[in-house]
Amino acid sequence: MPSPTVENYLKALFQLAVPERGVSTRELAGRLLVKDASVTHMLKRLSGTGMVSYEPYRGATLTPEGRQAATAVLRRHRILELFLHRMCRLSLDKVHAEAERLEHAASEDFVDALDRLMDFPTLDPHGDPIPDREGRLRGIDSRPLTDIPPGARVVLVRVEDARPEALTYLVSEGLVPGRKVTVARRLDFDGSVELQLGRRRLMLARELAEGIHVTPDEGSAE
Amino acid sequence: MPSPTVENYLKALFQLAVPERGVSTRELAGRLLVKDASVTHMLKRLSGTGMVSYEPYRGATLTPEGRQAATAVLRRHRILELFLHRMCRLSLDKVHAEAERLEHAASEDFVDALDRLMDFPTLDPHGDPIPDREGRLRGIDSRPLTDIPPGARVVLVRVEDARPEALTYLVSEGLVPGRKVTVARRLDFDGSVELQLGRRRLMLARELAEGIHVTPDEGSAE
DNA sequence: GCCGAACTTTAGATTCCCCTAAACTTCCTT
DNA sequence: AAGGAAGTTTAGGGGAATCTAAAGTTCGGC
Repeated sequence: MPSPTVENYLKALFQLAVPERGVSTRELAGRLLVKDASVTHMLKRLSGTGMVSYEPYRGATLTPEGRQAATAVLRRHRILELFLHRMCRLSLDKVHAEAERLEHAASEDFVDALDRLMDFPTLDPHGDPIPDREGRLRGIDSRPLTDIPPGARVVLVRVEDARPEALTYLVSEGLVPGRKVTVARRLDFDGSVELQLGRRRLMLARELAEGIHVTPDEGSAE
Repeated sequence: MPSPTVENYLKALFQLAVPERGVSTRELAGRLLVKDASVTHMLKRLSGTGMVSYEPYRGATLTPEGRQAATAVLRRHRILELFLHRMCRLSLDKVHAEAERLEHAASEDFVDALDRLMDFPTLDPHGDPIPDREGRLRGIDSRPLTDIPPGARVVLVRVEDARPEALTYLVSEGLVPGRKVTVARRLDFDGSVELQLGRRRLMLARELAEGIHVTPDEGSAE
């Protein structure tokens, strides 16, 4: 059984992966808030266990086994988040940290039981897809708010769980998955986005807008 | 936040405690499956943090803070066990190990939410009382099966979760909290006990019988 | 009161895992 | 091809938790 730290490396590797390119040491170090050297060291270790294929100076990629392990962690994380939010009524800004700890202790059996208890959900409370037992992710066709042209009416699909305070703010403004909004303006010079929320307007800094993924609104009324 | 190991020491200290007497190094070592010297070392550490009062060669006792921390772990453990059994439908012989891992990652908030979800239960699935938030335990007046005179009709109150295989066996025989049985015989030379189960008789070795706590049956029919 | 058995502590190592700082190498851009 | 940025290695540290071996303490029985 991999240690929590190893699981976190695998998860980060999975989430930072882009097709055709290894994940760089620096990128990983940034995500995991550790120094580059620690990452190098760990990548060697992971490479030794066959979870990661690692070419010095070329970055690292998950092997099939590594990918499987990573999606298993992700699955545990997201099912736990949903359970904590939907059934335990913990607030959105708290579930991430709690799930982050529990995901390393929860067995597959337990998580499968939660999955059943919630009738096999497909999205976590942030709108992120929950991998199935085989590690398959149902992709959702969404784009970050910063990519949307002004005037478009969209539905929030995914709100990243970056910093708890940011989440708290977004929730307080009603910006949660499912919410429909219209993009009023986009300020190209700094990437911020202004939204029309009912009769109110709200300005979002680029940093926030980038973490909000939307899809065109095809529904009827608000 | 105490490490899992520290929490396990505190829990063991609490469970082995007898009024007026410190818990001995050996006893702890036996329970935690480590060497005596390791226990001494840890006891000193815990003594330094004010959780344990420790006098060399005299054993150790929990301080009020230590006791509070220990019952908090116990509360998390038992609520988790009940949740895993009652709501997740994990079998009795699996819940202990799972709870043992989760108890060190679960926050009070989460456990309180489970508590609410199950409508504030007072007993875990083994029949052990669940401490309240202040660490109070509602005692239950029960005696081990080995203390019961032949002929007595009793209700199982608590079935200790010692070894999973033992539990599996007891469950398969229907010996779970709430079950009513009659003590048929007691073999004083080895401490084993024979039970009358409906029309069947079942012999239990002392080791097993000691872990089964019962109270006189005051109910009506079977 | 002494002695030995049972128990406990001390001392010193080890393992695991993770970390940082700083020196060093490679790569890429100019 | 030089120089700086990016990446890697070396060297070293630390804490947590464990172990073995040996020395010390307690205590009951003779």
